[in-house]
Amino acid sequence: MLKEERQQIILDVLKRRGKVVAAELAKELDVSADTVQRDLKELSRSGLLQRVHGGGLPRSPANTTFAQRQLQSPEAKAHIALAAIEFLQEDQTLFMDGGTTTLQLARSLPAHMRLNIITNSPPLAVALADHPAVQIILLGGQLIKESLITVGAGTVNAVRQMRADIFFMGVCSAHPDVGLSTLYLDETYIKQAMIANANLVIGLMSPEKLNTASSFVVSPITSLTHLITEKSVPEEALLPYQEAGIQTIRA
Amino acid sequence: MLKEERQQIILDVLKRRGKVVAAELAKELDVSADTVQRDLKELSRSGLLQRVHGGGLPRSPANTTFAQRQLQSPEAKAHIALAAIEFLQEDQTLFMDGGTTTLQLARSLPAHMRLNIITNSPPLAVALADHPAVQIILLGGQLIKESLITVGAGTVNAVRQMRADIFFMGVCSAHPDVGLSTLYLDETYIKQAMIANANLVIGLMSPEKLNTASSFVVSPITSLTHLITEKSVPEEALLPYQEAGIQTIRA
DNA sequence: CGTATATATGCATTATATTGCGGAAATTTA
DNA sequence: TAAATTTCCGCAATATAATGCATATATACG
Repeated sequence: MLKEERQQIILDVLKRRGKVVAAELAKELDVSADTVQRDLKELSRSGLLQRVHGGGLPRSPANTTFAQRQLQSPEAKAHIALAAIEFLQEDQTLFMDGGTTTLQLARSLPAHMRLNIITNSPPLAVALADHPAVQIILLGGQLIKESLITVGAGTVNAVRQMRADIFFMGVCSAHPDVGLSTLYLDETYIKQAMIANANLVIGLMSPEKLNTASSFVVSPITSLTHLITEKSVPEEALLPYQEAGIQTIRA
Repeated sequence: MLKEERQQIILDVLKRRGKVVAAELAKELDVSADTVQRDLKELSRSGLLQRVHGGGLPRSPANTTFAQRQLQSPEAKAHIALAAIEFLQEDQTLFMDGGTTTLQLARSLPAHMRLNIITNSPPLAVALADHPAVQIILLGGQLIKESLITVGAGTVNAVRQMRADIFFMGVCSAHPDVGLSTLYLDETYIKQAMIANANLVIGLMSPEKLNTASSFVVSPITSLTHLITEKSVPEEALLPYQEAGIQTIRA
């Protein structure tokens, strides 16, 4: 049996049953468990399924909702959030853009700390509503339904009128050569404006985003002043970023 | 059963039943109580549910989405929302402000109907994010934490640049002599601007709001073109409104 | 045709993740 | 306050994943 043929079967089974279990596949396809593992790894790398312990799940647009993304490496995001908090000082003004990692940071903010938070993420704004001490500025604009952020010319103009001490950027994709990139063109304009008007630009990046690229480039990685990742990314993988003058933290 | 699959089931059950009980889940999913505990803990850490002793609850009303409400029987939907839908036509532009009644209306919108919706309510915007056909413009501004709406001079200016066919106003207080009034001064400016730039102004009012007054007056009741309440409001209580030229509907 | 190279597969080993269990601590309920 | 339930914690068993290496098969090339 050819590899591609087998992988196609795996995808078919996934579509039909809604999930695949590695051990079952090995038996049904009459190959070793290792081969199935490798197939799943490849399919996962090409984004055709979501690999999970013991098998795989579909990665259709329907399954990559905002809620789904919050389930992705939650403990890593928690670590990153805690490390990010170290940078905060009372009465600072922050830019925070959309994304599940920045949302986690918002939820982890110390309850007593007075902050001004400017964001284009409605879920983040709502999550901060029961924080007793922060003032929240929500940027308006057209809502991108998939990522739950607001974008548009008006949004960018609003950002240009504001300055922040820190911009906590949820990094969608980062690559030493390509730079920082995202899934939506309009989102890049917002990020660019926030980069331009913040003193520190701190990227929050969960491990799977490292050295990936998306469709729309925001800026070179040198726009970052700091990059917070998690323990699970090897030290040497961050070397290119350090050489670019970025302070890296493995939380 | 895959862990992620199981956690997804838990979230689905939570949406469907409004709560989950750890012991029940353990039995239904055929896993140990510990496993359910761990799942609940992870889901809670990811912010997808609120953990309570013995089970879990939805994290906040703000996160109940459009799609899950669509599953409910039409009977369960608020009568007011159903009456309001009668006014809608394809490709209209709507203003919708904050409040539970407008939120209910948003969740009840027909799934196929193309609409442009302009709102200053982040929860409403988020709830509509998985509606397949609406375009959502979220108005920016400072977030009032208690009522989860955005306000401010910029917000008002943004409204002044837009026109809508219908303004669905969540009525906080209405009184024939005092007029329409709300709890927050800044909110009155938004409502005034929306009133000025909409063809129809339809007030959505749950019964207990009738003939009450709050601190800040928005406008006389004659700003309304229509007023939708429930059957439980006696016909004669609406007489003063009818005499003011308002079409009243007891849904 | 024969050899070199690349690719695919399987196996053994080691690391990691998930799960269930028992007991201690905390919480709720009567 | 006592009883019942729920939650937390560490441990061990099992299942799954990653890694390095050997073998087989196919492909490329002189």
